[in-house]
Amino acid sequence: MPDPEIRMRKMVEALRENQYRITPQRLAILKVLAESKGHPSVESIYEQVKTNFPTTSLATIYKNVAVLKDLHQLLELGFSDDSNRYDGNKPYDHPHVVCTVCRKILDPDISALADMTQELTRETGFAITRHRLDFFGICPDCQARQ
Amino acid sequence: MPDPEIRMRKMVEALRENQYRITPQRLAILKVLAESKGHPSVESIYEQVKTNFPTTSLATIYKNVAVLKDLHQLLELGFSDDSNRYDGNKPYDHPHVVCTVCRKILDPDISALADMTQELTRETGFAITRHRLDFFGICPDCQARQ
DNA sequence: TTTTAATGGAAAATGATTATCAATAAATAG
DNA sequence: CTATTTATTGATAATCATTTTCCATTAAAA
Repeated sequence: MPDPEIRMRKMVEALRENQYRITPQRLAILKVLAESKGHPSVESIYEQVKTNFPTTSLATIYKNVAVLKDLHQLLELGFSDDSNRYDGNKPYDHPHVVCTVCRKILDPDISALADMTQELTRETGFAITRHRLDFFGICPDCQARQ
Repeated sequence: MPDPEIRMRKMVEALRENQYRITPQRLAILKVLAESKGHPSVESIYEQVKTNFPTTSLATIYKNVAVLKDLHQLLELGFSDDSNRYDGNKPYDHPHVVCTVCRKILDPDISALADMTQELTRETGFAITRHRLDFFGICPDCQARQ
């Protein structure tokens, strides 16, 4: 079973467990989230869902994203100068690389992180609970285009 | 000479070099920025400057912060759910620890970072130009209060 | 069939930041 | 030291796009 399908089932399960109803629009949103690699915005989810359900409302996307976030099935990446982006595949803290040209966001495979939180706790006395690690640059595609 | 004074001179120098006028309000803002440890917001700078210059306008703080940012004398930390915070002491990318209770922001001494960008470049093919690394938790003061 | 959550469409809120402009004062040359 | 120029200040109004709210209609669940 492909990864996106596993994620969809997991999310549907979370919805059912919490007495949320399974609507076609909801499933379409889950599908987009489970299949997206670039961390879509609400607007982008909206555009994709509309290809199958042309009457879908933007408000519906917002409401469903909020539900999934509450159920911890969605990681929200807020940007002060851009709209929020969502990660439905790894709904837990992890580093991201952000292309400053095409705005796509990817998950790097990175190892050197685990120690960092420990070092910080020792260094600062903070009880670290979460992190947000963004690296900005130009992706291979956009480099090639220039 | 204490660190804050060195920073103030550096910032005044940058202003002069770029034909900006040295006003008392401007100096008061630089002083707050050079002496602050917790990465103040515009509002916080405003409150502090007003103790010496009660007629200072919030707009003046905004305008001066923008000037200093342009001159690369100030690091701006934007938050999607909170107002911007400013670092006048280390106006270049570096990790931060953010207290989720009192909202203070500190600079940890951390070593394990240098490699990360290299590993990312190799891993993703991105040409990394900058980063934003925030660790969230509860500071020692707020832990003690609970 | 009944209950009530979810949807769709539009309007409203949000609140930090930016723009405006008359009044003030820093810089500089004579 | 004085005059001139023009950047800066202060007070307020305007902006901005995203996100939230509203409510009548629709449809999922049992």
